[in-house]
Amino acid sequence: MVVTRFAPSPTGYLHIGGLRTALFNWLWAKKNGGKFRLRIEDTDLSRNKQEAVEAILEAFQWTGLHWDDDVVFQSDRFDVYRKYVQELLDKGMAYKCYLSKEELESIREARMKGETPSIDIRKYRDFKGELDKPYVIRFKAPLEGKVGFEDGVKGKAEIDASQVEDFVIARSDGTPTYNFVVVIDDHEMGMTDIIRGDDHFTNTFKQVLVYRAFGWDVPKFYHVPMIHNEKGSKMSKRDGAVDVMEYKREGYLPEALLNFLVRLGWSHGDQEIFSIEEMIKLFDPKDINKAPSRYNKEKLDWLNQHYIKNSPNERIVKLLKEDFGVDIEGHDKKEILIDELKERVKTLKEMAQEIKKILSDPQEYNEKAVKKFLKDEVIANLREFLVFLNDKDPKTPVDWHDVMNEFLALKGIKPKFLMPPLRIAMVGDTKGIDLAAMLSVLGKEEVKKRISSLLAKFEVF
RNA sequence: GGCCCCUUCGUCUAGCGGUUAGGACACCGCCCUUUCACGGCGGCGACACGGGUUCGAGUCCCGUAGGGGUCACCA
Repeated sequence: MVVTRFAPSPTGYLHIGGLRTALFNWLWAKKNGGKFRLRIEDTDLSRNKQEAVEAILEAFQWTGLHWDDDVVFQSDRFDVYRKYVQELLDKGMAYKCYLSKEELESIREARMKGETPSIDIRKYRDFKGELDKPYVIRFKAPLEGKVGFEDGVKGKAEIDASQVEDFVIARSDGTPTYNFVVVIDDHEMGMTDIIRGDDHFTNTFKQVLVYRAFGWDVPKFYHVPMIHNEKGSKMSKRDGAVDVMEYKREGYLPEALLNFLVRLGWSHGDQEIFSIEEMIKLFDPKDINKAPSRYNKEKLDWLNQHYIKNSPNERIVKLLKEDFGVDIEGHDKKEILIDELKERVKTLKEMAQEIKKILSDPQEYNEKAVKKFLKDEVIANLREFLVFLNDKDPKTPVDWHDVMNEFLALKGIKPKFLMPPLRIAMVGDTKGIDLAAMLSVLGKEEVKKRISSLLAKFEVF
């Protein structure tokens, strides 16, 4: 059985790049009828935040990527890790290292400058005694030979084992570190396929060595290229919109985000729109690209609009109420409103704003529009239309359409001497949903009220 | 800097030795239309560069350039 996982560290919200790798893993598990598991990598006690765990789970909830079995917390498993560390120690495959923070710092600096450090990081590798100093436990990486693995995206990966340093597997406070516990857990949780970010690529060599040390089977790895920001560099908080939940707040539908993400670094011919079912059916990590891709908001917006257009009105009304505080559940013309808005809005947030604009009295009249369309004779038309309305009873957009045309024919005037001014009277501008629909939504009394308000402001006696 | 990876329109990508290099987003134009959109039609626009291999190269090989990842008692 295929078993995949997503293993975030709880240091903040769920990152959009993280969501994509989670999605890939989830899809692959679903496609193979396997399991997708969630593990919280919280071995660094000093950096964990409980809110972060909740934020991550909330994001999973929103996107509908459900995990199988219980969430595993590494902080619950320290005893297990300790046992394995001891095993390596006993076998002479790991050792206590007494190098001080300062010594380590000097090694690090030298390496970054490209120089050979004056202190050997393997200094205590063959040290037999015990020192009365704090120590970390390091893994004994081989001094010669090769380490490699078959990467499902990049192909064969192999380096000289000597390139792998004796990395720390347990801190001086006894807590185990990432490159060690990852292997323990992936093995014990039965992981078969690991799809993760490219930033883990070099870690994989270390991890392969740990698998080897315990004699365990190495799972299949797939390293997916990073998502860059619109400028082409690594995405950071500064780029904005990296928190998955931010998309909910901005009015994006989860399926739009997922569709957007699945096409970043993966494709299936020319297809752009993928339902969740199609993704599951078509996804295959062998089709993942090797090059990093860029975040592209326009495409996301387009997809979001597509999914909004194809969502049932009922769902939209519900989301508008729950997430944007716009309640039109009781409005008798809500279907017309939503149908009209669906076509011209990119996000739910935008839709909420448009609804508010239509349903409330115009705050101001657009100066340019007023100047262009509200000539004196036109204002007179509005006055007459107001009267004309008295013995009419239009309800539907078609009714309103007929009433306007009747008036136009009666007066022998062109549409532009009535329609644009009417729009201005209704919402203060000449843009917006279909006029007849707008009037229908507002209802005769409200329409008359708004015409009167406009007349009161602009009519010259 | 060491090690590793990557490189097709502005962006996401198709391509798997022989294509007028295809699609999508964005942009521009036309049509539809009382407005704005939606929709339809059309346009702009790419194989990073240099060498090979081959009858033939976006596709294979080698360099160069550019980009990225990583080098923690973070994950």
